[in-house]
Amino acid sequence: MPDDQLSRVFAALADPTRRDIVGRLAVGDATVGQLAAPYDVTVQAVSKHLRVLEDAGLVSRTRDAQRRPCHLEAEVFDLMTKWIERYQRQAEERYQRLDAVLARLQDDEQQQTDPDEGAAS
Amino acid sequence: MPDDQLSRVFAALADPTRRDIVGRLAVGDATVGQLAAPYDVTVQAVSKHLRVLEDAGLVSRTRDAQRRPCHLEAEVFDLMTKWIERYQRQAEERYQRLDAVLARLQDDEQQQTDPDEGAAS
DNA sequence: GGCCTTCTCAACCGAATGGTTGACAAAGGC
DNA sequence: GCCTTTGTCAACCATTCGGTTGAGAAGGCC
Repeated sequence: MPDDQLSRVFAALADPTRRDIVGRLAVGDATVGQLAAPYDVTVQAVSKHLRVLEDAGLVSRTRDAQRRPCHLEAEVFDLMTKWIERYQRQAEERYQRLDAVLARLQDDEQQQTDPDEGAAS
Repeated sequence: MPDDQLSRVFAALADPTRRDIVGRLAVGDATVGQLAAPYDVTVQAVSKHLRVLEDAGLVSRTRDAQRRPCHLEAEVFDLMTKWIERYQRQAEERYQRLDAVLARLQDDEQQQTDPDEGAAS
């Protein structure tokens, strides 16, 4: 629903049928009819799915007489992978920082408790 | 809407607010109130967003008195990247095959047209 | 025990989604 | 010039989604 491309790409791929279509288009271009054949839905429904994929920039449709061959535009994937990688990396770094902090806390604890414990008991 | 995890993850990230929340959680854990503060929506709305992220496996919520700290589960990203990479790779390979076919066609054409063209004109 | 904070649950609302059917445009095949 | 194929457009329908308000559970604080 939101109109930025990243949202549209994610939303487009949130549907199993559309992901399947993308999978088949990765193998090779295909017409709407060819793409619709395997599914138990009308051609119109598939046409709608293709429109969603097109709006997301994942698919382009050319023209061949009555037919409309669909082509996968794989570059848009980069948009997603970049977004994902950013937070994957951040989360990883954060994990390492956390480990470092925990390690330091443990050191401090030892410095504090070791003498105290020995003196108190 | 579909109940497989991949769909849920993609759908969860199709919303800018939720992507933003993920971005903030990558920096560090946060409570619902803290996460809600920057947005012009009610805490309930953010709570709903967090539920969506949780159902997708992207976020886990623990308990600290009344507060419910949220934690980013970065591993789920792998699910997406794996799916994406698969078709990125396939599309690339297909491109290379296409190039090869085109190159071969050009060779065949030359073998056919070169002698004919010389004889016809 | 009362109060305040934090958060979730439930009901509701308007808009978008995924599907259908029906009509029709566009382009070959006969 | 018709008829069939291929696909889109338009209207409709049920469901989901992102948001709201209102109520209430859970757990400190005084």
